[in-house]
Amino acid sequence: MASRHRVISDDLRTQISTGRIKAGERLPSEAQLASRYTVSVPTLRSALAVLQGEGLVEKVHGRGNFVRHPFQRITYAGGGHTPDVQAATNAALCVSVRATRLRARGRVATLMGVPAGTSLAEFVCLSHEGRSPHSLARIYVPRDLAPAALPESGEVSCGEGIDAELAVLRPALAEIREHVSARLPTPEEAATLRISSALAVLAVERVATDTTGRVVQAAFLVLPGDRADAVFITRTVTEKKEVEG
Amino acid sequence: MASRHRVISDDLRTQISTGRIKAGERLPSEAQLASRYTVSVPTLRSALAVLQGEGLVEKVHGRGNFVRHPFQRITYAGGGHTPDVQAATNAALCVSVRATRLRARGRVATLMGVPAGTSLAEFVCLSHEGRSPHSLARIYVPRDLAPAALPESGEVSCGEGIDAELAVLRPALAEIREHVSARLPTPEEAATLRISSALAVLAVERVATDTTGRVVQAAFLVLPGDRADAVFITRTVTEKKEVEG
DNA sequence: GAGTGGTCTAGACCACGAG
DNA sequence: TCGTGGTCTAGACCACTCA
Repeated sequence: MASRHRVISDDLRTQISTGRIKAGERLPSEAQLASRYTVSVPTLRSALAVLQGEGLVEKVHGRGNFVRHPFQRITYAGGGHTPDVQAATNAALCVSVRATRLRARGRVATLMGVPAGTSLAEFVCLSHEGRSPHSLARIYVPRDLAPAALPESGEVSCGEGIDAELAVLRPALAEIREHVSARLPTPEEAATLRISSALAVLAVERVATDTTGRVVQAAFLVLPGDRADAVFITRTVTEKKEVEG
Repeated sequence: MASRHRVISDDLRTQISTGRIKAGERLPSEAQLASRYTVSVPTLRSALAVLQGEGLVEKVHGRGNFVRHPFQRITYAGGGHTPDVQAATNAALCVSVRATRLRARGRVATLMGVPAGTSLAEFVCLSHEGRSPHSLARIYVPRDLAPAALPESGEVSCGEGIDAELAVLRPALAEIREHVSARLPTPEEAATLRISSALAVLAVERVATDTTGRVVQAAFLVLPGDRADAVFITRTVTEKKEVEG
């Protein structure tokens, strides 16, 4: 059995994917759409909610419902071998960074294996494609491994410069451990990323350890599920040697 | 500003987490709760929807709303080194398997790099903890790498026997490529896993290649976001040798 | 101020589950 | 049959955006 709001969302979806409604365009108001489909407004809204969850439609309070631009799909490359894959897909990416100093506590302290109160540098990164935000990252490094000239709050830079800067200072990495989970965004994350709070996000907790076993970086990434995924490539031959040898 | 349904969901959440409402218990009916909080039924339902999205409450049509049992958190170990981590956490796990033969087509054919129509074996696995489903997997292997005595549909087995059976038959793996994404479940997945369709799931596409470059397994995993996550561990030293050497 | 979505209300009718 | 949740309606009132 097909519910009425499913029928409507299916219809709108095909109209969007076939290009009858173009990207960036505003949909008719909810009241207009409701009368067009001869349903009540709440029913029409639940149809739109489906499309929001798929990332096809963006609601803007006071302005209307908009067809999202066909988002460039971002691939997060796991295991630290970021260069090729990520650079290829994220060419037109702009990253704004806010750097601050703070003291470790809670989950950050736990992940980094340092006592609460340890001095850290925090980088809050928000990557954009054009005007629309793409992904959110909070990166923590021990204070002594952060660039001496810590750029202050509000700094905006383009490109992936931060990661490169950090890489210079830190010793060779021995292990990267990435914890991946799927969940709904917090209201704050939804607002920052301008996504519906019904759109699933991929949350990655990344902990990098150097050869001495010291945690040199902890990162919390939030990637909208409609335009981001993650890839992990494992060469089993070398892995097996380690595990079995 | 706190919306009324947020206040209610917060209140119910603390009642659940502090144990004032115990696991497995049925909540009062929606009408009763609505009058208790002096809100309308739809408003109360949106409060419950929040808790469903967090996996704390399970709605059962015709019976009521139930506090979920504190789910055992499952960790999917990436990169093929399943043994230790997964075995430790999934001790009490029961897996039912349905095996069928079919011909490759669509995405499966693409991933496996075989022409449409190629003979494959499909294993549809549903793991349970007690009565509640835990994760869903569709595994495809070339027909010649599947056990000769293909257990027929409806077969139910306990433990991780299938993976072991498959491992015997196939040659050494060279590479495992895992594509991870976050999304909402399809209505079918939600029904099978008995989860709210508002609960995010972690979807893993796993492709395993042997030393000759042949794809020996493609798997589609669906893990409920409230009780499953994935871990990927990369030894950078060995990885670097491969990439840079 | 006009138009939009956000939240909420009150109640109808249907579908499912259990006794 | 009865109580439950599932879907839908029709409309009130508030908040946000933009001219």
